[in-house]
Amino acid sequence: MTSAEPGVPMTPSVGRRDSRTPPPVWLRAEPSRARRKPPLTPERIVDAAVTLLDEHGIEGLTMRRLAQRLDVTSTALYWHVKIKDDVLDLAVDRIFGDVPIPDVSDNWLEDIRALARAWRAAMLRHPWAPRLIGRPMLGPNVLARTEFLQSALVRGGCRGLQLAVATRMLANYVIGASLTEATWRQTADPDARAAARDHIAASAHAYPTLTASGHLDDTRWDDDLLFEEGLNGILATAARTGMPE
Amino acid sequence: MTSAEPGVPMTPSVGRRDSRTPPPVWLRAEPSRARRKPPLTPERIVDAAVTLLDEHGIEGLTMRRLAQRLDVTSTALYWHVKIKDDVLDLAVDRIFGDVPIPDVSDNWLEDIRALARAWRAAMLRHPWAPRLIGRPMLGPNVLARTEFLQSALVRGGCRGLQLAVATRMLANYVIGASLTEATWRQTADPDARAAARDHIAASAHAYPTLTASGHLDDTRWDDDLLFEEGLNGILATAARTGMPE
DNA sequence: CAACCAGCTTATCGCTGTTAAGTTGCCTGT
DNA sequence: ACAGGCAACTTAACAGCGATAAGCTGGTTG
Repeated sequence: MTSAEPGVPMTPSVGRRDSRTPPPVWLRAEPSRARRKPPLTPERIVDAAVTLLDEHGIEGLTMRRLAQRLDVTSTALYWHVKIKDDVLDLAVDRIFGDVPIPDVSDNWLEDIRALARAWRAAMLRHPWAPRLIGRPMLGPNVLARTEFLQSALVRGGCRGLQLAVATRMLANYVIGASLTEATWRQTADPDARAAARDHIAASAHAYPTLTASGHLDDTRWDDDLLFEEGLNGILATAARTGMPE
Repeated sequence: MTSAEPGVPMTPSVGRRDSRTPPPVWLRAEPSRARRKPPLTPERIVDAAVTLLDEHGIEGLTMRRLAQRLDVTSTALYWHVKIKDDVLDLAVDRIFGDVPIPDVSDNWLEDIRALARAWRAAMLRHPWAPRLIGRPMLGPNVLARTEFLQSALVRGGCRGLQLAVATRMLANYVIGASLTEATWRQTADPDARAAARDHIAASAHAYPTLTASGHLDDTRWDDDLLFEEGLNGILATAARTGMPE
């Protein structure tokens, strides 16, 4: 291992450094082998994309900025990715990878609840994600979560039509809730929120019920509580149609 | 009416047409008053935007194309609209204007069902719409529908927390369902659908339940049926928490 | 030592949203 | 009847976008 191998010249041009000889390693601009910048991979691209999305939102992600952050020209990205949408699709699936798949317990209802909670939490941690759902979601992480969800329903006794209904109901509810909440949160500016409330209050005669119920008043009910209650309702339905024998 | 009015010069430069006099009306390129192109209004802009969105999808809508269709330069639009997002917001609210508000019957459950159906139908008629919901929806049409929805729930006996929960549950379900279905429909290419199914079938070992239930098999269950059943489930919850007592 | 080619860069394209400044023609005050 | 003003447009221009084509480069292989 340590001794000289054939083909590897132990050549001593010792002391002799003419113009043809490269400068000593230490002075070389790019060390020939060590300390080179890490190679570009789809994984690294998606990582950078996610942080960029977190920082600057959906329209803050451009191929050029993404490349800059990876210390590369934008066109280099196109070697690893076909079009920009690929990056977005991968980013969404990456987010779903953060949704932990709960351990299978003997309480299928609780399993589903845990998944739904984690699902929503992941979306709200990355508020740009719900808006990107309007694209085919066939990534491995997404599918794995759906698989768990449906298998839990099967454990609960759901079959055939009822299984399909319950699956969609749950997915649609979680997606809808995340989308609505993320939207509302991204209207971060309190002034804008106040303006929205005033907008309704001003037309109170047109929206009497909304006004009375404080529909846009975020101090009134906790989002987490509302989500949890709604989830309970949906699961109750699933349990009613699934369990009874 | 027919006789000369003050201020309207009956001026006879009869026969005398020098270079200062404009050519006869009939020959004038743009008839001075009649048959002028209709003035640009936000309404006309939104109309054109919606048809453009219907025809070419969300990224088919550009300010230039929109302007071209209205026989105007793109910059003219900016007189009536601040930024492009305004057009999108208005377009979404316009769609909601197509959702008929049902007559108030003595059956609040049926009222809600009717609204939810029409709501989903409108979204699916304009498959780009669900994707744009990730923006504050405060348009008059949107609010009017929400008002009707909530008032129906109040008629059904929902109050306080349960009212808030039921409102969100319904809205989230409809939004989620429309989004999912529109997404799947926009993957119009049957080859792409087949590819998606094969993609799952290929990893059948990883997704046993999904494979068995035919989760992506659109021929298995009717979308309308699934929506209706899910809606029933949610309404059952609302009725259970609202009515009793 | 030559050939190869994965992985990058340089150059460039057509298109985008948006701003600023110039033009037109109707409406109004006098 | 005329001046002025201002609403509603056009022309010109900009920076930035996604994407393609072609050129370079250095490690690997025959």
